[in-house]
Amino acid sequence: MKDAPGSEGMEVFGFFNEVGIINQLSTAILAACLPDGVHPSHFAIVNHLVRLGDGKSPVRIAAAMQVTKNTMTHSLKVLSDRGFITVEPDPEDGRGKIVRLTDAGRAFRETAIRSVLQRFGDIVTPAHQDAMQRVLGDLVMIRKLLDENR
Amino acid sequence: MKDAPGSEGMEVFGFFNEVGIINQLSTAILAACLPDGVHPSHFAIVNHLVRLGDGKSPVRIAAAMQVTKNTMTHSLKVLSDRGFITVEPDPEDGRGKIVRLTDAGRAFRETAIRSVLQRFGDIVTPAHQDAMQRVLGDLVMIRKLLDENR
DNA sequence: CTTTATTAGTTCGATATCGAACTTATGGAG
DNA sequence: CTCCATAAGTTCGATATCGAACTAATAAAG
Repeated sequence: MKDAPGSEGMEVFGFFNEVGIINQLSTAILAACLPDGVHPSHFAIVNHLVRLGDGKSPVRIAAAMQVTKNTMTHSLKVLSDRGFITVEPDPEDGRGKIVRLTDAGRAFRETAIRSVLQRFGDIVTPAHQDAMQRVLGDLVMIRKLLDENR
Repeated sequence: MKDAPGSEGMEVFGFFNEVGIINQLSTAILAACLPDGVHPSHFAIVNHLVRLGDGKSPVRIAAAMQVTKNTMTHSLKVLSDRGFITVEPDPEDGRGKIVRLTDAGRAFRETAIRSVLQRFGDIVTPAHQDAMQRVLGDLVMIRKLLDENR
């Protein structure tokens, strides 16, 4: 093949390449299931707050989402304008703010998830679902490795 | 758990979530291995041209990279300014252009790959490499599914 | 206490990406 | 040949994201 210098470790590239394509395509599906003007990253924030609890500061959410503080400032403004969250000053720390979900925010997530699951239900066969379950453990292992070395 | 409405098919979410995180972290590693001002998407274009051959039109490259034509126009300008590619009019079609790699472009790819492999070599254990090889087949199956239904 | 260092959040300028509209060129219908 | 539909690239305006510099508030050192 002579695809690259040395050619040792090139399988690693193949793995990350497939991961990249799958991520791109699945994100596109999610985006198509969201209201106009709502980005997948915005959904991810709401989803995070529902799953792991709200009442966090923007910095903590930014760390969890792995984006910078200024990106989070912007995203929270979008969600706040939509009425999906509230952002209020932290009474315990004059610098900080506290982000809380609204009922509209929770409803938005439920609707989006329903829509995505329906979309996936149309195309994902049991064989594919088995494959996802089969690889999940290994993916978690690899994710942890990268997470520890970042 | 009661994580979502219905809770059927939620494993699917877990799979795509892990894929998303792995993609984010691995892309960050790649970005750190590239010269300043060169984005991972730029590397992907050069890599594609080396692996599958150059002499293609911008539209075909855009389709392969799954980005829009205008994004490709912009990316090709960056690569052209760097001297990694040439973009010339297509003599057979007055509308089209033809993109070709330069020696500098090929050298850029080689250097970047060497750098990334070294970085990965420092953190990826044989066990993780085995895991990547183990899941690759299933990932390809899932990628194809999404590709066919886009 | 006062000074200094750190932290939370914002602002500014830049790049990557997108959708829509536009320009030019090709190609088919009559 | 002329007219209209399609295709390739570009341009324009918008959003998401980043890094760096800034402001305000807390915390730590003395």
